Amino acid sequence: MSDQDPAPDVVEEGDRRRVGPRRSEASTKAVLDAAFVELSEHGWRGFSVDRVAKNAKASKQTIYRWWKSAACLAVDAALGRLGEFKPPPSNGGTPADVRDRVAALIEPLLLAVRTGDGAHAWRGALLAAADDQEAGEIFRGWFSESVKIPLRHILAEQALKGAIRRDWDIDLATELLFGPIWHRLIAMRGPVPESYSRRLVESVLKALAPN
Amino acid sequence: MSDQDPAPDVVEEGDRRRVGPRRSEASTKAVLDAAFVELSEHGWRGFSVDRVAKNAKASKQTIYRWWKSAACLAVDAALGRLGEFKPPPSNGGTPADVRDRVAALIEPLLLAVRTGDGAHAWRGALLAAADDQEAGEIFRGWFSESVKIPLRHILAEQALKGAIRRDWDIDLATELLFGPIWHRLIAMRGPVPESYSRRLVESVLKALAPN
DNA sequence: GGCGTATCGAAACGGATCGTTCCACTGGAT
DNA sequence: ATCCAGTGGAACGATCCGTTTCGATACGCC
Repeated sequence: MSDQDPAPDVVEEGDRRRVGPRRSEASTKAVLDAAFVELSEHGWRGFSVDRVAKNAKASKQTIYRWWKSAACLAVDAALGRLGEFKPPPSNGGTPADVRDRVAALIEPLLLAVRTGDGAHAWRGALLAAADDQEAGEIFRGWFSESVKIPLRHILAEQALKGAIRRDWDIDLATELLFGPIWHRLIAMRGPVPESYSRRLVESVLKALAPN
Repeated sequence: MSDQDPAPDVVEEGDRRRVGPRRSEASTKAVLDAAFVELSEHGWRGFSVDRVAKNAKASKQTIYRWWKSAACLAVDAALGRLGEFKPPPSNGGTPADVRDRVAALIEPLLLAVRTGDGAHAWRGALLAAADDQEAGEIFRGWFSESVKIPLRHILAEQALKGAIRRDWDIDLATELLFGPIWHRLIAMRGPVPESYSRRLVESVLKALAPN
């Protein structure tokens, strides 16, 4: 999760002479779950820390102790659930198709959005990330690590093989790949159909193809 | 702007036997301007109708009289400024290049975002449109009318000429065209460079090209 | 001109949320 | 046993919400 405290984080690396109880894992999970529900039900602007605290049977002090702002909590609540949608690791021998490898970068998000109230909650979390400086950095950190860097590797490899143009741009590539998802999810409030990722990947690879 | 009242809007079409003062144009403009500034300075979640009223020297009653919610006001404040960035109409004889015609659909928005605090205000307005049902419909109404329908005409024409694939999809096309802008503006909080629209249009047309 | 009506700015309402602070209690390490 | 960070609970003053009330003002109608 997101530990961003200066003083008490002497705990972290140093871990020196720590006394007293550790951070309660149960409470952390309860808060994240309640925040996720809160996002689903009230959106970002209606997101109430008071309600999250009440529903999680947690103290607001505890919440502000571990998350810098409501926005950081909202982003954390959404990102934390993304682990459940990770695709199974490709089984050794057969190197997957490029399309499948690129699709695997967006599939977890699409699955999360399609699951239950995922669309509402994720929309709220993205709005939080856009609205708040710190929350935005948490989101962009995740995005860079989980999407941009892997995508760069894949595309660099394809560029070497001549499958995409040599002057490809990682920023344009990520925008073409994820922008349409934001458009659907945020601007249009529309569903993300089953076959969406395939069509999207095809379009992006085509846009990046050599002349 | 957005008149959505049921009862008093007998005024609108019928215009029958209207008595009493009309809606104050000065107050309307003052509120929209104040809302734009408020969005720039406090984002969407921090958007305060109280502050807008105070800065516009208007009454909250007046604001809620003409806008259904704070979100509708926010969206209206951003959309209202878009008229200033309309491109000059193409001068008669020379039919513009396809790329130019498509670029003309996104240029007003890009200009607005690059002007002053436009990026912050527009980000806020988009968040408002995403967060609120009614505000979203206002935004999508504008988007459909000003972007989707014109784009559909252009692409249908191109499809007839064989310049783009015959099974083109207007939704995918709009997503590929505008999604990247939302990605920059909302998710990345990054700038929108000068040459952006050209690169974007090229990529989209390429993605839609026949096999 | 006078009347009726619609809009206006200003102020106040009760309720909710904010972020912070105090308190008493708990549980792990020393 | 002692220490102390973490926790839940409750309160703080401030702000914002959406609504209501009030008096003043502009406009059409007679």
